[in-house]
Amino acid sequence: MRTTLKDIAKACEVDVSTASRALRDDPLVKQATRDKVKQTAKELGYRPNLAARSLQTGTTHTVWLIVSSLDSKLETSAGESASKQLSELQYDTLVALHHQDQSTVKRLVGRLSQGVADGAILIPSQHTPGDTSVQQLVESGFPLVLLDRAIPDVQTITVTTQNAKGMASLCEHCVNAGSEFLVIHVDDINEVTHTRLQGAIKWCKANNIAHVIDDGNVQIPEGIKQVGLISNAHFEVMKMVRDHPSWLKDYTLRFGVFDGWLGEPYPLKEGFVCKQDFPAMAQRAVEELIKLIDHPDQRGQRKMIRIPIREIQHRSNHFG
Amino acid sequence: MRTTLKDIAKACEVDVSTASRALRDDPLVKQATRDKVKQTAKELGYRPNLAARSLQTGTTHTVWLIVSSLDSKLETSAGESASKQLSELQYDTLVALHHQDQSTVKRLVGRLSQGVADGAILIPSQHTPGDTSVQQLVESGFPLVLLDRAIPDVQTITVTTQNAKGMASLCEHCVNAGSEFLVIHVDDINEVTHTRLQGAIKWCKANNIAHVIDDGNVQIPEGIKQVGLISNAHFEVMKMVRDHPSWLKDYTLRFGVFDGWLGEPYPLKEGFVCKQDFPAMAQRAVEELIKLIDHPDQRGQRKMIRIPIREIQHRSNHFG
DNA sequence: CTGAAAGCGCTAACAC
DNA sequence: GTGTTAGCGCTTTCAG
Repeated sequence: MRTTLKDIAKACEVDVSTASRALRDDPLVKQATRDKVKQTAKELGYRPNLAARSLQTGTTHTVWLIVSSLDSKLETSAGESASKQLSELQYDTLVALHHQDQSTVKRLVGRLSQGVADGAILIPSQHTPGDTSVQQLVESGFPLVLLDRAIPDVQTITVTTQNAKGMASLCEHCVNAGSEFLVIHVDDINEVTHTRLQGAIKWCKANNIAHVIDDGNVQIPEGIKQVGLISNAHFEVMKMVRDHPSWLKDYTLRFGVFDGWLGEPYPLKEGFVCKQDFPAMAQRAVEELIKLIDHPDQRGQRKMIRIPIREIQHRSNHFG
Repeated sequence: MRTTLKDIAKACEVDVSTASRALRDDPLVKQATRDKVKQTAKELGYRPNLAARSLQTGTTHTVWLIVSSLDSKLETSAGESASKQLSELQYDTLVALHHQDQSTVKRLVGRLSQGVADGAILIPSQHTPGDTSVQQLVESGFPLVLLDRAIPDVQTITVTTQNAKGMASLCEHCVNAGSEFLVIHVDDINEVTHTRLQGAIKWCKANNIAHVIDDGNVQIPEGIKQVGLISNAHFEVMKMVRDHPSWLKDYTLRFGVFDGWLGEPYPLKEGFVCKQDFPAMAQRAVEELIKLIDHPDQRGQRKMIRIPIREIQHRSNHFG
């Protein structure tokens, strides 16, 4: 058997309640008793049972971060930032994965309503949930903050990026660098990608820049020499290049993507990467979550918080 | 207040114990009662309190995966595989981060001894722990499996890769592809890197291949035209190339690295990547963990399990 | 300053 | 089939 408070109390010839107080440094307990209790606790290798404590206090000092997977930088970065920041605040941070599986989302969200955590940050599933588990959780008063995208009908705080502005910035940098024509390829699969696509289009129109939305059948006008490929991600740009091998010979190519470009710009000339400020997003999400945890009266309000882009990074070829 | 068993019992005019049985589909309870209880549980939005259950049963149906961060493929891959596999077995998987911080490792490992999980998988910190918290945990009989590297004096199962063989394979592929001379650069910082370094050296000696260990002062013999750069990772190879810019002109360069190469081989000619089988490692770790959980008598035995390399991947330049 | 006692919500003997 | 009872390990009034 693991040693319990009872064991310590017995060993010290005090009551369990005294032992309990002593271990939490209650000043009501005489210094001598406190020392003695702590001493024997150490000797017996005492570890308080968290289930029992949680049952009594109703809190866990634990926060869950629920994400779909660990392969996007947003997810891993959020995990690391939140974990670091919350540990300063004496919370344990636990990351749970739902694998884009709706029933798993439901199960994990359900756990939250079973007292496993004091609050949670959720990066919602790509596919709009058909169920209302998250909505119910929030309505029950559980402190939840959404990261990256909102969920319809869920009345809570969402922390996201200035997606439209970021995309516009990518277009602008390509044009300033010399691109005369932009090919915009953004799979419009969710709220975030939608905002980005619109951001790019609006900027082009506002600034009168020749452009085309990639529908798989792109024609680049005569006379164009420099083309910018605007997209969500590295792999989408590379797909465009593979689908149109002639572009590499015919044009000077630049890319504009979100978040990351792996390795050299090669075979493109150069490019720009819109770096979201993941740590700032996570930090803000944590701050808001803590507020919700500490102030039950502030729950139940829908709010969007847009964190500014961290930087537009220029990527050029180091080796010629 | 959240609805409890008591509320349901009252509503159904039965005892809490009956309600408890009914909800767990105990066949001893009359079908009619079972239905009624379940029905009102649903209506009242009943969610069993897991702390209370855990306090009673001593189990949590939860497994922790403790890792340093989320930026290596091993860590994220382990997280995803373990989470998927364990959810089939009705376990919740929670990932906790220790940020290479010794006190955080200690805190998290400490949590395990407080009943937060039924078992855990740990990827140990880079720096050898000066403390004995893990050792104590294992000695207390807690089911723990180590992933990637062992910890001295900890009597439990470790699942790792055939590191020596992988490194030898990289050397072999470079040589077969034409490299006449190998520069081996492996920072010898832990058990894993040590094994790899030795693996490379032994293979070169056994096969009589000219090579040098990079000590920052490498001389490549006269007459050599094709050089292989063997290292742990992409960034280390790129560092070598940056430190010796002349190599790009003087030699045909190949790389041999573990796990991943980002983007094109450029500016090198081509290279080889030793892909560890992270999913297989995680899967095996999970299997062993489940065994330990289910069979308390099998705990306390030190064992190394080496999972074969998944493949040696050839990376060549797509664009010329 | 410390002890006695109640109770958090649930499960599991043991009765009837 | 169902109720009674005890108890998991801890915190927290309330007495004294």
